[in-house]
Amino acid sequence: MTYINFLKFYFLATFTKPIAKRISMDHGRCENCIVRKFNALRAMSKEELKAVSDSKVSRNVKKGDMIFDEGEKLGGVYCVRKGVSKLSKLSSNGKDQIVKLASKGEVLGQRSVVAEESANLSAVAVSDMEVCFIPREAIVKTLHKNPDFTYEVLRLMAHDLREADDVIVNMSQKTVKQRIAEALLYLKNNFGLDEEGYLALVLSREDIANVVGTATESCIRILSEFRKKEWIKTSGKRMAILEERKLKELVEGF
Amino acid sequence: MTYINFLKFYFLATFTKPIAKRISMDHGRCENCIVRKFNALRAMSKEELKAVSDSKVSRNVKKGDMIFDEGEKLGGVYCVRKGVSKLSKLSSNGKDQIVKLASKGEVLGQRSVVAEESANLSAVAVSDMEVCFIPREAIVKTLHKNPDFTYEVLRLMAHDLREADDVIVNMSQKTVKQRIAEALLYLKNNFGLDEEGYLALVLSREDIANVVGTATESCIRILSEFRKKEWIKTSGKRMAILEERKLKELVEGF
DNA sequence: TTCAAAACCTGACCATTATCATGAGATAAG
DNA sequence: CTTATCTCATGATAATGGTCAGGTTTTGAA
Repeated sequence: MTYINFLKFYFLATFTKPIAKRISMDHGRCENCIVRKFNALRAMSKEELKAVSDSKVSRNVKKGDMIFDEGEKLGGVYCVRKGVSKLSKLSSNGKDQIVKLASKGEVLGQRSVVAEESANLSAVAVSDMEVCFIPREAIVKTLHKNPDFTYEVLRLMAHDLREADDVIVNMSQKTVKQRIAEALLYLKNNFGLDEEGYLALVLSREDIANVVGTATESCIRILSEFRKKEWIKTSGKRMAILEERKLKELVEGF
Repeated sequence: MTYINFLKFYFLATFTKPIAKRISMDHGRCENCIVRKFNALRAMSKEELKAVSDSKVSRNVKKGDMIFDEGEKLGGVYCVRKGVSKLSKLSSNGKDQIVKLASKGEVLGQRSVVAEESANLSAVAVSDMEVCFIPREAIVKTLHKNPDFTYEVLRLMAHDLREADDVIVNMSQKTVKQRIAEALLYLKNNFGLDEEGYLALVLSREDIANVVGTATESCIRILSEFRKKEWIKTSGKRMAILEERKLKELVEGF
């Protein structure tokens, strides 16, 4: 109980906005949380889950707010219940490279807690979010006691590593145009479409540029080109894919 | 014993060169192997290690030989005892991207075995190697029974993931010149120098180009430039760093 | 509602890098 | 020892993409 009070204090001291909006002690239990099915928490025992549930703190994060920063020592992990976060790293040239977009079910800060290192990436909400903060102790304890859980975390990290390898190859071998086309397809496949057929996840041009690792102007230029060719259409920031086949062909290299 | 015989047969059938050179049933025991100290095997119990030792097969790999190929289903992992391997992935444009260089103590194929997927990278020796093949059963069994081992594998994979994130940022935000300078420093720091002060790991210009993700010609041109500036010197394929400071400044962006 | 700031867009220009072509050394096989 | 095959090297050229400099539109806060 004192630990929870510490956390309350921590958040209160750290964030300036009214607490009511920042913290809502969640009376929902992890045991019943659907999101858990998508991550390693599904391998926890009833008792372990109970402990996690008792020590967790739910938090609402507004679009644009930072969840944690590069270099920060994380006191725990953040389980994403709603919304999407960008995980990015500042390069020495001053530009931000987005390494991953994390949504429902994913656990942020996992790598850092496991490796007992400070965060190598910063996490910022790209849409309004709802996350559960789980103190590291609950995680580390389970890692040492429950091999199923550890194995599950391991499998998910192996998956992340494969994806990272793929990103490396794309970054170094594909043109900016190909990478932007790929990013659009990725956004469709991973975050889906809204009722009108537009990409459900709306990113600024700058964010898209940071995903593919290019200048914002280049990104805008290429999206304009796609629009002129009628491969996509736009409505404000929203974008819809019209010619998925053409984009796929471009990615594969004609 | 039958399993070992199967493996002998497997290697015999797969590789054309004389068996004597290919397989040498290793009477050295994993328990006494120094290399183990550098990887997750250090967390295995005596009994587990004994089982691994009984089922492992030692193999010599000549420079240029492939250990496994992208897409292959791996029957186990390869523990590197001597030499260096490049882990690379073929891009759709036909170029090979080297994602990682693995040397003594590192375990190849770990990710694939853990995730129960086929290999996402191919492994080719860049120097003469000595590796121990450990059948997946021995690994998977231990993963399910020994949380310390699983945790250790997890920590190492978390480390790999961090490195992969860094590579993504470098690839997308640094110029080819900066990446080549960085590669030279990396080769020095990770593989050291020979008696004459040259980089101990000798890579072809093409391999270096594939590490930094550029065309071989561009790589050669930039190395020539470094040579003209007397930041490095060359002797055949061998290279030595003369002005480490200059290279570091270049990487950081002056 | 208004106004400033942010995001979006386009053009012009220049630096970087890929590609193609060619040749010289080195290396390995016969 | 000779010849074929790599690897290294360099030049010319073209494509790609970054930067700077100006616009317009959108957004959000007062």
